[in-house]
Amino acid sequence: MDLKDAREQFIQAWGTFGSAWGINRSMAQVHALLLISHEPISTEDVMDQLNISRGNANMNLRALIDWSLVRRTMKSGERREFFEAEKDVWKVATHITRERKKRELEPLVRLLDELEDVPGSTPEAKSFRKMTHDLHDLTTRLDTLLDHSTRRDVQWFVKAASTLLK
Amino acid sequence: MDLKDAREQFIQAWGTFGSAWGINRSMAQVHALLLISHEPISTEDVMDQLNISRGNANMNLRALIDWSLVRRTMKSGERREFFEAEKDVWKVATHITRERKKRELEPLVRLLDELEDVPGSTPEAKSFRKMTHDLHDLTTRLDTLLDHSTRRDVQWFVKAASTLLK
DNA sequence: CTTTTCTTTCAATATGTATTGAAACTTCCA
DNA sequence: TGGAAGTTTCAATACATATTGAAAGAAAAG
Repeated sequence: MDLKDAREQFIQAWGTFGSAWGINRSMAQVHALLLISHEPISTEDVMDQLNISRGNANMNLRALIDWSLVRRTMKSGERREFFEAEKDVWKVATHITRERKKRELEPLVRLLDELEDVPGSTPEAKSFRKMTHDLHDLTTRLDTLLDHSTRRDVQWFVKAASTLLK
Repeated sequence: MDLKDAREQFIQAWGTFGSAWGINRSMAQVHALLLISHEPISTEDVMDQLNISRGNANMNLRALIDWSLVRRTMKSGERREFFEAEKDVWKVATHITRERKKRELEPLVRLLDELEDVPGSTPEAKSFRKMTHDLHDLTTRLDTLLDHSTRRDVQWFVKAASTLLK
């Protein structure tokens, strides 16, 4: 397989992988393109290489910056902006994890915390409390685990992992 | 907050959480409903409580069975089928993890494995190989970690966690 | 065998989300 | 200050996916 095809395949796969996990396809594809570019590229490059509109490219580049996965850079003598992805895969994983934890896990943990003390002594009420309690426990552990793992703190991670599995 | 509202909130939240992670809303809601029901319920119950069509209910119940999150049960003297969710949250997490690993992580690992040895000595080719290699490494570690963690094998999990973070 | 009850399928349709592209906006330079 | 070059916004639209509901299929009962 030549480089051109391989790049194409990678971009498609990253897009598919992203959308299976609730990240929009274009955002993932823009990210993929930046990951495998050896130097910063412009909005125009993104549009051309992925065949997407200016608006789409702009919107997703900004989203990626918001997620700390991409930086704006300037080339001297150039008016337009260039974009460059974080290339350290550990950092990439960390940033993605942190964002998603914040956006989707934390709100769930907060809700479960409230729902644990709904009143009632019927079997339905008891069943409900048990489930919300158990889920609250699990999600909190996961939250803590991710919290520390995103700090690359091995000791903490392993310790938290043990706790999670106790 | 009374039980009725709490149940409603939980079902909505689980649905939202699911769809943020690429699991369809109805499937997550059906799952939520089963999780907080103290006894097995019928397709009719699911339709009524979630206001969804028979086809939708049937389809998602089967999907949940496919994921090993729900079992069919029979009530003596009853013609129709009843459904019951796995209530052990650890098992729930395990089953979900295992399914998604199989469906989405493994194919990516396989592709990255191939892409690592694309030929060429240009900066683009080198950059590409480095990225696919690094991602292959990370995803493989994650794959291994999940593999063992879903077996509730603490020793392995912690060991794998250390390796992941080395 | 016929009817009743329940389950499954799937083409049609609805719904939610992503994408476009042109206009508005901003910044830089002559 | 005018205009060129680039960026951002957002209403309109396209697209993908989920959902419906009626019809076909299966299984048990009469």
